[in-house]
Amino acid sequence: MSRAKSEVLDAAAEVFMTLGAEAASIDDVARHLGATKGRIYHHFPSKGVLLAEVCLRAADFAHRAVHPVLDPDLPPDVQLRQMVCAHIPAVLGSLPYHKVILQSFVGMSQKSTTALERSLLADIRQERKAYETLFRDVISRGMACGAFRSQNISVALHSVLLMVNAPVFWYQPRAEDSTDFMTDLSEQLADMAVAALQ
Amino acid sequence: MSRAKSEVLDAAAEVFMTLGAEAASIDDVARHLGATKGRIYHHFPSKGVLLAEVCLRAADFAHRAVHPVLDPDLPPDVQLRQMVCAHIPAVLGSLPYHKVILQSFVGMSQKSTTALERSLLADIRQERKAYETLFRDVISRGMACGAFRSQNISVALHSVLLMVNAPVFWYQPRAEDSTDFMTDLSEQLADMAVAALQ
DNA sequence: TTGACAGCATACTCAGTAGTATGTTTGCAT
DNA sequence: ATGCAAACATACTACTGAGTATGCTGTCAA
Repeated sequence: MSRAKSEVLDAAAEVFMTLGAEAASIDDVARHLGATKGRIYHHFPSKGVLLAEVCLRAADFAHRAVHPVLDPDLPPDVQLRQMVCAHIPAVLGSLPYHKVILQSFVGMSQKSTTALERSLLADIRQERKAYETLFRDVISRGMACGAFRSQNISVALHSVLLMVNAPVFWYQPRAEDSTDFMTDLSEQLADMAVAALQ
Repeated sequence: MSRAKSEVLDAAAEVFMTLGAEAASIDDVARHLGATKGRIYHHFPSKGVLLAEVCLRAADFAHRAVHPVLDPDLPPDVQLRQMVCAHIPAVLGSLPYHKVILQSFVGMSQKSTTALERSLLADIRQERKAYETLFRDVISRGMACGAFRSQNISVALHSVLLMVNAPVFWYQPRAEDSTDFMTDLSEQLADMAVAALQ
């Protein structure tokens, strides 16, 4: 992807985050770029596609961060801890994107008319489902071997996933605390996630 | 509150839930009522006030449900379990309202111009903070007496609160399962919440 | 040098939307 | 019966915002 297009995506993520994806206008995004609509519509055919590509990139960020730590030979509780500790910094490092994709979970507009938008939304759902499956598998393994107590796995999965995404709701990036605070936070959330399942 | 006004609020909650609060228009709400804008603007001075009153009612629903089970003499883990088991059915019983208030957490438009809207938003923040304090206190008590392990209380609070609100994201009301499923779900989430803190 | 295309900016169109102004009906007290 | 609000419906206005059509400018290959 070209540098210019990536800048537009970054700006869109920030503006969509602060104003809300629906409330924010293309002109708002352009203003935040110091540009005009022309630049945005040169790279993206519609607002829906722009929004979808922001969400797709958010899902991609998380997936790319967690994938390297996957190891089927690890005990489930250790594996889950690793996944959470990889997830948190990735999410907090690209916070605007994840705040936007969170909005799309709550308020499903679904007014996507064009075929391209529908295709992108399908991609997002697939990415999201694949990411969920990563966690579902490790929880399932943990229940099978007795490391986690057995309970409704869908409920457990969604609860844990939302818990480790909770910082998206309240975290505001400060200047200094970046790495220190993030490692502490990651470990605390990993502790809670594992404890919730045991 | 009059019956007619309450009906408008219900319709607004449902439409705002499905279409998103910003994307949905007053005409959409009116159409869902089988009425016209006149009815809505007779009871509410603006869309912002309508949205704010939906959110306020959502906060009120949860608060009214949990308040009766509060008992400072109960052990913290038991108390928390009771609160969660009161919270879940209340939320799932008025799901549209809570889906709307969830949207306002993620996408803070904050374009409220009128004084009335600002006042209502302040009320919502206050209600929300009071509700959080209910949980913060019991977690704090649990940490003090050793029932819960000591950790960053703000992180723990937000994590637990979001976990018990997770069903708002994924729950779709079926016909039959109402009571049975809800009690099972409540107990599972209560288990996870308590376990996450121990 | 020139054309040709990427990468924008400018200046529109037009559908939809919040809000208003003004009827119209219905219940109800006197 | 009648005045009179409450509780709407109807018919507007003014404006925003997505999308488009077109113009402008640098770059780069031939």
